[in-house]
Amino acid sequence: MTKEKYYITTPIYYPSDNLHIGHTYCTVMADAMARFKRLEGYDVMFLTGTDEHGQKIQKKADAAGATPQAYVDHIVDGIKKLWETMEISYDDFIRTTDERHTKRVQEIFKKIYDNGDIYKSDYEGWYCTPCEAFWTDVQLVDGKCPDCGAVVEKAREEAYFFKLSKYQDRLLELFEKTPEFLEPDSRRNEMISFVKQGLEDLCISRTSFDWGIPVPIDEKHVIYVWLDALSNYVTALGYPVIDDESSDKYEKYWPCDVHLVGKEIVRFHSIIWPAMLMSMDVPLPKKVLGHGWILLDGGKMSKSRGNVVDPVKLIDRYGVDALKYFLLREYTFGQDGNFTNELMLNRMNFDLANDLGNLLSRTVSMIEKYNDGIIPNAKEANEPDDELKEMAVTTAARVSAQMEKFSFSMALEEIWTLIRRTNKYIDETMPWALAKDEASKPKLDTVLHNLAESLRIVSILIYPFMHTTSAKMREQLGLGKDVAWEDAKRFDLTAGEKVKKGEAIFPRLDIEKEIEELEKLGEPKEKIPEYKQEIGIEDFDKVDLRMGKIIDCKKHPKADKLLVSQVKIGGEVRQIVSGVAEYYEPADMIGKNVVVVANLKPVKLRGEMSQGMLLFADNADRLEFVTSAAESGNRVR
RNA sequence: CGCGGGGUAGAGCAGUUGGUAGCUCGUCGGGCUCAUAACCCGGAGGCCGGAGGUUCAAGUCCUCCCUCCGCAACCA
Repeated sequence: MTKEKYYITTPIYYPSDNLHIGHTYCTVMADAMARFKRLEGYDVMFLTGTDEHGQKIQKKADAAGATPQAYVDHIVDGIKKLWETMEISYDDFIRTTDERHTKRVQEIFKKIYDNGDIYKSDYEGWYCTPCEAFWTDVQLVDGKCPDCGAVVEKAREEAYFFKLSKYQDRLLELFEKTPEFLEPDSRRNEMISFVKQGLEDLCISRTSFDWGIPVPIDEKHVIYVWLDALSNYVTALGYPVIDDESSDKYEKYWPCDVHLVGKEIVRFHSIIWPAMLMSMDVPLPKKVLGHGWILLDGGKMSKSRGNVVDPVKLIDRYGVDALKYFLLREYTFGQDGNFTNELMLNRMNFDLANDLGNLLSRTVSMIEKYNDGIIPNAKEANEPDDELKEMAVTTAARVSAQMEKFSFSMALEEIWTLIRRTNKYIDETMPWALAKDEASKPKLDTVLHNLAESLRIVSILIYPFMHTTSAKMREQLGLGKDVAWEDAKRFDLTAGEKVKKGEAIFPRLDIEKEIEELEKLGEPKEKIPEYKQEIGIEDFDKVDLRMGKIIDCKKHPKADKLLVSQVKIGGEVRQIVSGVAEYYEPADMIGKNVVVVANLKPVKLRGEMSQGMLLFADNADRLEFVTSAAESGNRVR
């Protein structure tokens, strides 16, 4: 009998920075699902990896004085180490710089080209460097990149295009006929309206940088992000087949069961990716699932806000399983959720230490104390016994049902309902009272047995989420290492095992103290400054910095983040607009001495002329004046 | 009329296809002493942001409004 297969992927991460808890969140979910499916008996393929090409990487590598390859190698090592620490059970890790990937991406390009869906055009458009994207006049928002707001440059170049527009109708049909292809519903609705607005053909090659996979039919070009990155889901399986290399994996695992992705990249996975596959006449993945973000202080996590939570620190302190449990239990799939230390510590303490840890501890203690550490047989069955059994053997099915929906939180909640019920069972049966009377020994044996059984079942149920804890529990209970899901549906599998009390599996935390400690940990974060590209003195000389004095300031009439200041520089008074209205009232500005970039080309900002720029220094969540007592008009150098 | 996400007990969140409003923490009272000052029981605490509408029935569906939060418009 061949096992049913299950193929799940995470996005391939862009290694321009270290990963934060958001990436961890996604990967932990995929891992839990992969482990769950394996436990249920599926033949699982769990793929993750890194997307390593592009101009951004090239620039960063240049700035660091390294080759792009060396640069990404280093970061990828770090990512792999993180996944090792997190005990992520991926079956394959694909890098877009792997040869197995690059040569297949070229094949994919050729295939789509041969099918007539790629054409060359002399393209003139607006290019946004950070996004690596071209935009049309219509798409630009006030002359800037509609995605990131960066300044765009007019760029003209020869480029290859993918006929995305051709697939518009088929995509709509896909969303409408197989709604399960894209979930949650809110994301699908978004995509439907996006497609209905009309799809533009997609520019899929670049000539302005060369850190990428060369276009096979035209070596001047490199393939960029979409075609390159998205293809990883099939190239990792050995598709397209090249020469006599094996395509077993592809035959076996494709089509993919789930692409787990963040909501920000749902569009690429649910529109561009299927269109590419349609063009190649390859079956589509069964499902694209968009999860929400973990927010900090209600805002998006980002380096520039300095509020990135470092998963490694949390693991060092509380262990992998505690962190994984928190991530999977706290957040509802698809929805954004808040991260705070307090939320996390509460979960760890109340659910893990108090409910589960303590239950194991008291159970093992009682078996040691009342039956020489041997799990007894059940001798009878009364009402509370039956009730406990009934719940224990049926929990697995409820967990499965929740997992089908990717409701990790609810799946864990089901398990904890059993844990709480078991704690309650102890109070109902009062084994310590039974132990006082020899006559009630059969009853006591029954209770101890049932407790051990319940915990045995829990150890199986939590395995996909916390396999290390599962192993610790099983060791204390004297159970074997092998965990089988089916055994969670049966009672009375233990008798005669020797339990052995060990350390608390989750020590209780002093929450207030921990919060304090975590805050301390967060602060002295050694900032590793990422410098811009090196410049010569002649470049710096181009910047004319002067002392200025703000003699008047008012709010920008048509922009709520801007202030309009009159700045006296020597004998001249200039109007300068700055984006500091969030931090300063006009009155705070007046009278301040401040460093001015004096030779900046004047521009109009929302209708107000700005002749220069005031300098400010980031300081936590505010901005400080860059100032000096020197005379207005004096040079700053 | 920019896009998106929210408003449910003191706090943080769930609420599947409409059918008695739930969970955790906190709080108050009680129980227990096997256990990690843990565990168990009970109580108080909600006009489910507002107003209309559909319906026998609305937290849930429809319309409008208020409000909070991201992003963008606008950080030279």
